[in-house]
Amino acid sequence: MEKSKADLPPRELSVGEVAARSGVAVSTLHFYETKGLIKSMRSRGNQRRYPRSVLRRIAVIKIAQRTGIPLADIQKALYALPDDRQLLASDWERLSENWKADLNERIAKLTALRDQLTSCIGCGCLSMRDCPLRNPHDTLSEKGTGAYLIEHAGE
Amino acid sequence: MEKSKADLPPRELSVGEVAARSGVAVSTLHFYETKGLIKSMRSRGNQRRYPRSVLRRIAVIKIAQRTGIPLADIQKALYALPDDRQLLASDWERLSENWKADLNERIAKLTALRDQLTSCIGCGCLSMRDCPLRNPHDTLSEKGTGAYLIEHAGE
DNA sequence: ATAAAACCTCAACTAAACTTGAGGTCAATA
DNA sequence: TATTGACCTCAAGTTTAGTTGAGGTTTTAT
Repeated sequence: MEKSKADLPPRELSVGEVAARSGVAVSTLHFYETKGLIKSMRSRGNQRRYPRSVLRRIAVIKIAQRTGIPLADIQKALYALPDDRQLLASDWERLSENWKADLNERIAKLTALRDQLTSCIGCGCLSMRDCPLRNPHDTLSEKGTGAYLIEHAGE
Repeated sequence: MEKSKADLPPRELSVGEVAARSGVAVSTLHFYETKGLIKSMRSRGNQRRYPRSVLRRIAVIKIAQRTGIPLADIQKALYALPDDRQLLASDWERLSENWKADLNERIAKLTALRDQLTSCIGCGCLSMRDCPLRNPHDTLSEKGTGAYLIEHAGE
């Protein structure tokens, strides 16, 4: 049987190998480590050695980043997981559900903005004063929830 | 008639007034000025004086920022416009059409990501190796155009 | 006329997410 | 064995979008 092959403990990866396979720079891996996003064992000579599961972890980090989640938040989310085991499907499910909610919010916000932009063009809105989109009381804060309209700065 | 009233040249605004009306900090107005996004005249005592049209300009800047356009790009777009006149409907139309295109791209990208996230959850994707979403050849670069899928880092 | 509020400039600081470089060590190869 | 490439640490630099503060001047209100 292929027992001997199957049982070879999967070799650990050097930082360069991880960089090559994951597509992130070595310096970024160092950086992620300082931020607590990933961890490493060290070789006798103090060089970083990673279990292959780090690749999945990095993939998850990248996905989360694409959704717009800041690294600090990603770190918090990953921190809960023991770093010595693979991310399980259940972990991923939990994480991605959260991030998806975030993403949906962001999408909704941008979509609303686009629609406002569209009607604003239609109505010559920025000539202002009588723009039907007027809604000065919506805040501009990035975190605002409701639909939010172009405000006209009192002009 | 209200001639005397109507003909009063609209008073220029101080930086504090602009800040109050536009909702951006005085320091931000200074900053925008250094970046060439807005301009000011000076009073005898060297204090900034703005035409009321600056408010519209700032409104446009804020809208553009919300769409995710970096200030440098906003500057370039506004630079074409003489800063001593109001943004006309036609200016606005041109600008917002461009920005809308950008916005649509961003929305499309995020939407694709969300959908991938969804199917990824459905298929237990992050357990990887057989994920139907696999599409390693798409780059991750922010500027990528095509639909772009979760790549699996060679795991 | 005088005090307070608003304004001025310039330099330095902040935060996020990295990158670059200096000075030195480790490991794979000829 | 020796050299080269990969690695190490730590400090400093980069970009974006501002904010903060020091030290000084102008405007406004009393």
